[in-house]
Formats: sequence, C-alpha cells, structure tokens
Amino acid sequence: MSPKVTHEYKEAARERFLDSAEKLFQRKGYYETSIDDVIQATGTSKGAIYGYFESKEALLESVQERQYVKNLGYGKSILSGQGSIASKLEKLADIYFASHDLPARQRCRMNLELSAASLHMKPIQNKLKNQYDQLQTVLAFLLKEGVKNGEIRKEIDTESIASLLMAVVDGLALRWAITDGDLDWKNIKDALLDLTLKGISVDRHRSR
Amino acid sequence: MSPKVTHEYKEAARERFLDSAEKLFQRKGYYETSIDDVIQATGTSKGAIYGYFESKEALLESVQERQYVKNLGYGKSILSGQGSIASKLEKLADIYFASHDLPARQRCRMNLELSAASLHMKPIQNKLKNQYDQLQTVLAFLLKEGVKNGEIRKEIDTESIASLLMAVVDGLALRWAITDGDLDWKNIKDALLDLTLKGISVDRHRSR
Amino acid sequence: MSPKVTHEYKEAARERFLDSAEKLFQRKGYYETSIDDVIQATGTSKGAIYGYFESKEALLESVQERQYVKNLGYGKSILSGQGSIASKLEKLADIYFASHDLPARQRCRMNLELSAASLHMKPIQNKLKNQYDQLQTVLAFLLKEGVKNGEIRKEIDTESIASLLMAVVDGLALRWAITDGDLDWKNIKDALLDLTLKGISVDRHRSR
Amino acid sequence: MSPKVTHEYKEAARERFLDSAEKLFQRKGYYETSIDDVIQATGTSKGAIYGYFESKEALLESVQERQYVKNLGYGKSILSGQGSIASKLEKLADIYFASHDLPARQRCRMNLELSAASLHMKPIQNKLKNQYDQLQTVLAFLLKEGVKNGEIRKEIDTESIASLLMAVVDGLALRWAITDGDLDWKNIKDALLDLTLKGISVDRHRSR
DNA sequence: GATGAATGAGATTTCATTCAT
DNA sequence: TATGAATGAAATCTCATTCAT
Repeated sequence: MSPKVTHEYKEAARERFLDSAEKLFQRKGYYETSIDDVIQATGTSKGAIYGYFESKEALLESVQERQYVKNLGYGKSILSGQGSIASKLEKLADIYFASHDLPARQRCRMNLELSAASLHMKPIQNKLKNQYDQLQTVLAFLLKEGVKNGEIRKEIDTESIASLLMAVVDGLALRWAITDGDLDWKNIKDALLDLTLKGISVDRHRSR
Repeated sequence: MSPKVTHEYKEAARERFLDSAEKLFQRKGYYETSIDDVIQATGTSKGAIYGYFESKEALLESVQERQYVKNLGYGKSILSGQGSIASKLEKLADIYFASHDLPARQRCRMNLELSAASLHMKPIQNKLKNQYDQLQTVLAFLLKEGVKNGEIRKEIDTESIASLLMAVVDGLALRWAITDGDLDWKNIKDALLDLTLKGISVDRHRSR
Repeated sequence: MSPKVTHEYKEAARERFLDSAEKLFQRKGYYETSIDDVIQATGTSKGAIYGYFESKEALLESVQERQYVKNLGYGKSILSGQGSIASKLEKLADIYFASHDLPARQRCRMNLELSAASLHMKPIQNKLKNQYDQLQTVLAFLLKEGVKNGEIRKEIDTESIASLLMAVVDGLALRWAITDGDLDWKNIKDALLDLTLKGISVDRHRSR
Repeated sequence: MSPKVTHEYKEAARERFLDSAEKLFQRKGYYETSIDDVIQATGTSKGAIYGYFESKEALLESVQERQYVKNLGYGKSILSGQGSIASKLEKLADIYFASHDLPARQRCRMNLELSAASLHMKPIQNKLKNQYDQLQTVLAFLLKEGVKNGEIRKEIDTESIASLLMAVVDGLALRWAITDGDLDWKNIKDALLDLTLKGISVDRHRSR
C-alpha cells in the first residue's frame, strides 16, 4: 500500500544480504561460501534471498557493484577537492589502504577474490574493466594537469604512468591480501611518493 | 624391476597431468575445473590421477610448485649474469611478461588464480609467501648493490622500494589478466624504467 | 510457521528413512547397502536424506538408537509388572525372540550387523556397551531380588550369572541369524529355563 | 622343475597372505580393509595376491577355512583325550577364550566379523553352519555320554542344551568383542560351570 | 512474501580387479 | 611369475535452485 515504506524495507533487506555476503566472500571466498552460509549469517530463509538476487553469481555482482559505487563516491569527493596533484594521488591511494569502514586487509582480499572470479564471470569482468578504464582516465587527466601546472615533468607518458600507479596499488593490495604481516601503509606510502616523484636514479643528482 | 624406466615414465605421466591441469586452471579457474575435465584433457581414466596427486587441491599445489621452480631457474640465471643493476631488474620483470613457454596473459591469469586460491589453502599461501620473501630479499640486495656501485641514490629505503617494484609487476599482471587488450609490455616497461629511475617530479629538473 | 505440523511431518519422514534403512541393513548389511538403495526404498531424492542424517554412519546410529529405545520400553514395562523373578527373566528374553513388530530372524540379523559394525564405529560401540551395562545391572538386580525372596540360591555370583544369561540370549540370536532353520524358541526356552533353574548335573539329585 | 619346492613355496606365500589378511580383518574389519592394505602388510604386489585368491571375498573365505581347520584340530584332540564329560566341555570352551596363538579378544572379533559377513556371503555362511552343526552333534553326543555314565541327569533335552552351551560361548565372545574391559575368563568359567551343573534354582536345595 | 524441504545433477574419491611389461 | 599403473563403476556427499505450503 505504501510503496515507499515497502521499498525502503526491501532495500534494507537487500543491504543485509550484501553485508553478510561481502563478509563471507572476504573471509571464505566466493566458492567456499554457500548460499546457506549467507542465509544463516543474514538470519533469513533459503527462498528469501532469491527474491533479491537471481543467483549466487548475481549476488557477487551486486557486492561488487556496491563496492564500486562506494569507491566512486570517495574518488569524486577527492577529485573535486583542493590540493596539489600529488596530494590528490595520495588520497586516491588511501582509499584502498586507509580504513574507512573495513579493515584494509579484508578490502584487499575482497579485491583479489573479485579479480579472480571476474576471470570466469563476464559481467563482473566488464565492470572491473570499466573501473580500471575510468580510473585510468582520471589519473591520466590528473597527471596532465600536473604537467600543465608545472608539478610534473612533461616528458612522461601519462597513460603509461597512470597504468603503473594503478598497478603499484593493486600489487600492494595483492601482496597484503596474501601476507599476514601487518601492513605499514604510512611507510610504504612515503617510499611510493619518493619513488614516484624522484625515481631511484642517482645520475640526475650528479647533474645538479 | 627397472626403476629408471618406471621412474621416468611416471614422471612423464605426472607432467602430462600437470600440463592439462595448468591449462585448465588458467582457462576455467580452479573451482570451475573438475577432476573429470583434467582426466579428459589428459586422456586417462578417473582413478589414474589419484596415483599421482592425493587430491584436487594437491594437484593445484603441484602446479604452483612447478611454476615456482621454473621461475626460480630463470631468476637465478639472471642474477648470476652480467650487466647493470637496472638491466637485471628489467630482466627479472621480463620473466612475467616476455613469453617463455606460456603466453603472458595465461601466466598472469594463473598467477591471479593461485593468489586467490591461496587465501583458502594454507600450503599454497605459505609457498607464495616464501616466494615473495625470497624475491624481496633478492631485490633489496640488488638495490643495495646499485647504491654501492653508484647507480642508485643512497637515500632510498631499499626494502620498501623492493616491495614497490614487486607490486608494480604484480599489479600489471593482475590488470592484464582481467583486461583483454593486448599488453604492450615494451611500452609499459619503458615507462616503468623511466618512472623508476627518474621519477615524475619536475622539481629536480629545476634544481639542475 | 506452524511448528507442530512441520515437526510431525519431519518426524514422519525421518521414520520412513529409518524404516527402509533398517530393513535394508538387515537384508543386505550396512556395507552392502548404498545410500541410493535407501533413497530408492524410501522414494525420495538423493539430497533429502542428508537433511535428516549427517552421514550414512549417522543413519546406522539412528537405526540403532531407535531400536534401543524400543527395547528399553519393552524392558521397563516388564520390570514394573507382576510375577516371579523367573517369569520376568523369561519375558525379557522374549523381547528378542518372540515377534513384536519384526520377525525374530531379522531382529537377530540386525543385531549381528550392529555388533559387527560397532567394532569400527565408536559411537555405536559406546551405545552398545551402555545397553549391555544397563541390562547387566538390571539382571543382577533381579537375581538379587530372587535371592532375597528365596527363589534363587544365595551362593551364585549374580554379576557373572547376569553376564551368562545375556550371553545365552546373544549367542542364540547369533546362531539364528546365521542358520536358516526356523527357530523353535518355545522349545529352546524350556531348555533354557530348565538349565538355568536346575543345571544339568545329576549329583544334586543324588544328594536328595 | 621341482614341483615339491615350488608347491611349498607357494603354500608359504599363501600363508603369509592369510596371516596379514586375518590380522587386518580382525583389527579393521573386512570392509574397512582394502586389498592394498593386505598387499602392503604382506610386502607383495597387487597382482600377486590374485594368483592365490580369486577375489577379496575368496580371501575371507580362506581365512575362515583355515581357522576352522585349526579349531577342528583342537577339538578332536580334546575329544579323544581323557577326563570327565564336564572337563571336556570346559576344555572345548577354552578354545575360544584361553589364548593359543591369538589374544582372545582378537579371536572374538574375527568371529564376529565372520558371522556378520556370513550373512551376505553364502559360502562362508555354509561353512559356519556346518561348523555349528558339527559342534552341536559333538556336544549332544558328549551330553548323552554324560547321561549314560551318570554325570548328567537324564531328563535334559540334549540337543537343546547343546545349543545353549554353544550360545553362551558365542554370546560371551560377542560381548567381549565389543566391550573393552579385560575378560576374566577364569571367573566367568566358574560361574558357567556352576550354572550349568547346578542351575540357579533354590528349590532343589530345599528338596534335600 | 517467507519458509525450508525436496530435488538431482554433479563433484570428489575409492578400490577391486585387470593386464602389459 | 611378479609388478604396479591403469581402469571405471560406484559410493558418498554437496549445494544452487525450486516450489508447495
């Protein structure tokens, strides 16, 4: 009768499913998590979940979708903010590793899980590719801005450097997902900034 | 009675299983590949494989083990070779992306598959961690050599930079596993070397 | 929602599984009976049974449990009834051999099957041991009652005699399980009572 | 070339198979013992055993056969010996419970295993039935002898009593197979003799 | 809409037996 | 004759999905 309330109710239920599914997929992985596990964690019945998600695979897709939207939100707010290009790049990387709602390790694991799953699930793969492309565009744009405003030297191949920056972050996430040592993001970030900005080469120092 | 022949024969059979398993795990993923698939691809009977591998999981472990040993071989030959530190780092990265026996894309996918699987399979995870630690040690050592012989500036945090170098490579592999565009490793490598050696920052140019 | 109906329904389904399993275990034995056999006999689907019993072994345990409970019921009603000690002992033995719901032969076979299985299934073994201990206690108690009220001579070792009484019954069951000749329980029972009460020795006749 | 030697050799090999099979069947049960287990315990190869036994089932049959022959030997020597009927009965029972070559517990278990298996293996069942019939005949004969020579009162039903005597022994074996408490055969035997000879009834004392 | 019992295809694994060497 | 790799039927168990209530 009051579609608004019903709709909100349904939305809340959907979120509860996504919450438990996300947690379980992180902890146990997609394939090791059964629909029953999700049901139990959510406290509902078997039939219920199929009112919200067409299949187990669709559930994973939705988990990814939600995560993507969240990240997008963070990203946008950063880009529209103030600060140097370098500080913006830094903040973008923070999305991964500085905790927002989830421990970073879990976020990394979810990421790995999704990436692997995407190899065999086209819709997920497409969304991931989109994400990559969008982020690549944004980064390249930022780098060009940096070139324009004199922060960044103009010889660099902005597209490639954008790819590389994304890669470092993904690679770190991958490693931290697997390793159990605590991740000292602050330290690594300093090294990353240092490397990114100045390189490791000594010859340019000589040229001073 | 004649152990030599028997042993060689068994070894060959084992390799055949590993070959088909590796291919299938790459293409369809570990979970989507059934033992039946492997059997069929190898052209044997159901029971046969269990004479070589205790379980499906053990099969994956062996696939990983073999890959690791292969990489180790490449790595050692590179380290013991001649050349500047930079060229050695370059060659190490080539292991991933310049085809040896396998198309690079497939190698990347296998890597992703294994990393994800490792989250839920302790033995694989342990081997992966070892690999990371060993590679990290080697890289840090190379960097220190570079500092010593004046190739690399001494202010850098060698351990962190080593982590970052591994991360870029892993990150690129991850992306290329997911993306379907062909990977232009030569181009990316140039950018990577440029980034790594000189950084992106312009301020040091100013300081000339 | 309506737990009463659901519960009764589930209970009935469970009983149906137990019925067919019991019959099959008797006829073909535990190991020669496949889950498929049970499914087919019950007229359900493969997965269904696992909603009621964790495993094939658990199914056997439940069959045993149910049988035990049934016997316990018979036993209690006998003990609380009227009559001489001898008549009570007789009635207890009747539980095995005088048909209640099952042909005696089948009961004997099930018993043998369970005893043998128990050698390799701890939970079943424990339940069997408990049954033995309880019955032993009851029998020894009855015998002591008999001594007290003058039915039984006081020199006997009640515990040992209790063991022996149980043994005769088990031994007869064992034999009847194997033999195919019809079992003439009435006849054997007379001999058993005669043996038990008077012994076979003639010397006490002499001592009259 | 020398058939005698070959034959003896084969016989010895056969015995080794039977030895390990017997031990394994006792410990793990027929169904839980694999041909591989037997092979390994014997230290031969898979194909070899099939030169001696047609099938796993035939192996069990042979184990039983050998045991039967052994028991028969014991039995005959007892019957042909000296002593009262009672002492002969006692010695017959000792075959089961007083160790000869095997711990009594294991003998009991093997017995139970065989009895259960016999339910589903006709040849074994037939042999067991024969054993029972033969023993029954012998016991009944002994009892009649006892009646004749005045040891045993003439009112008893010798056939039934023979059945009962066998049953006690089988029943005790069954219980001891299942129970883990050590079996105090000496004690139980005394009670058995007491029960068998004098019965439990007090009325005949009164009649003194 | 919610529930959860039922479904049944399919997965992994075992193992008695065969047979080429 | 001995060997042990291969065979493949069959067994147990799982689990995403459906559907009657």
